[in-house]
Amino acid sequence: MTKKADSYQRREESLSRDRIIEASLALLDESGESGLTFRALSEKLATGPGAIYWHIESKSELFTAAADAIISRATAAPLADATPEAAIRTLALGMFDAIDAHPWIGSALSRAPGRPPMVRILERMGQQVRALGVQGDAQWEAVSVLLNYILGVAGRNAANGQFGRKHELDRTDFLNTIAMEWLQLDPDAYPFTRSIAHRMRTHDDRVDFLAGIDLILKGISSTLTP
Amino acid sequence: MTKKADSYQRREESLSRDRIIEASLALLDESGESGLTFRALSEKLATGPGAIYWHIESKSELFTAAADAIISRATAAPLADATPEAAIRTLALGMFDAIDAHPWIGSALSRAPGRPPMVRILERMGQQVRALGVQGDAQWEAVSVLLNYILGVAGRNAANGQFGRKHELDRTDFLNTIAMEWLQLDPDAYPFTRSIAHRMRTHDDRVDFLAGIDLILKGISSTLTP
DNA sequence: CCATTATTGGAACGGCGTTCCACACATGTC
DNA sequence: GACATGTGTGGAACGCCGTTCCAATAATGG
Repeated sequence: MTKKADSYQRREESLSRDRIIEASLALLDESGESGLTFRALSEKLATGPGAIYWHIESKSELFTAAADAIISRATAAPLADATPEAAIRTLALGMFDAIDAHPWIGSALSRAPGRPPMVRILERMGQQVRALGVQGDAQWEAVSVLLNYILGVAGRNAANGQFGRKHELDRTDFLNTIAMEWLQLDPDAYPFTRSIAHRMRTHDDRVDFLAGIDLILKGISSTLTP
Repeated sequence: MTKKADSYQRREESLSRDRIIEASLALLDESGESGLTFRALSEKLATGPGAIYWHIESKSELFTAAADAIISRATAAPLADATPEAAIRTLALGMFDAIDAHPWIGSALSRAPGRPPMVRILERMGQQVRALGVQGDAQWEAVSVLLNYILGVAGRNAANGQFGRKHELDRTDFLNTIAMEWLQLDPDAYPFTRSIAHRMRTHDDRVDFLAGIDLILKGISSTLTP
């Protein structure tokens, strides 16, 4: 990687880490996780793979950096909500919307544990959990649950996005297909799954996500000794 | 795919879907997710890729089937626990242990939403949530939170496993590295992250996982109107 | 102006999932 | 027994991929 001199440009529109990340974001949003390849990137940037490797260590570093660019924007606004609970909900919803708009982020976050994109979320969530009055080791536990839950939703979203893209189904068709499969399961072995098949077809991801956050918040609150 | 005649064997030790899945499990456990390739599989089974494709539709189907084999074993034992809460904890711990023993399962589960391996878990979890006394739409919400949380942990485990394998770090070194990075963050911007860095180094995944399940269970219980 | 270093872009390597096809084998029919 | 039939097999080949290598070029410092 380069220790870039800070005063000059090789020429206008020269290659740079930022331009590469920007182009990667475009590719990822156009064609999903599998759309980010060094060949497509080379073409978009009108250069060769070798030039890209001068600025970027590996594909996984690039992928993580792209996710960090999105997360960093999504966590930029300060949380001025009245209560810590409200702030956590706002933060979580911000994550959900970012993940929903860029489904590939789910994979990126999962693969970069302890790295900048996840740490940004960890920090903001942790500050609010503290503000909530959670003490000591319970802080770690509360934040872990929240983050793991968000990661779970993120991963599922990423998978759904890829699956839908691959099979050229939109969300409705996708959900209908699954609900149909569920209804054909053995009634004796799968009573519960069958009973919620209709819910699967009609549910709203965002609403359910928030309901989950609230459920966890209730669990956290109930451990507080006021 | 074959509609296998049920009466004869082409010869002893002939290829079959089961033998392929068994060999895949061995590869996955030996070398992780990236260890499962059709070339390695061909070699292990002393055949060519074409023969495998006669029994298997694609790699992703094979990957899902391998995960289902594990999950199906892990969910085979009946849950005879005294209370639904205890049963949910047992079930969740069973999942954790399966995921811990086979970290690649995390990826597989994430990529197969609504498919057999996840449906098995969904069903068992749903039955216990019902037994808990949760009614109506709250059932869907409770199960969603639990599954998304489990998936989040699973995904993180899978990522940690891959990362560790790639960089040839064992768990301790891996955690130490992350804790070190966290401690070098800007104290003004990352106070919380720095404050839990030591906890990161010493935490027990299994204990924390169960603490998370309990937190969610508390949240679920608090919505029950007895 | 030259020597040196930073940067570029394209060729090439090994490996991947998948497809294709010529071939072997077990079977049903005479 | 001979033969047509359809089920399995295995290896070659295709078009991708991430990554490495390197000769050519552009900017800089002496």
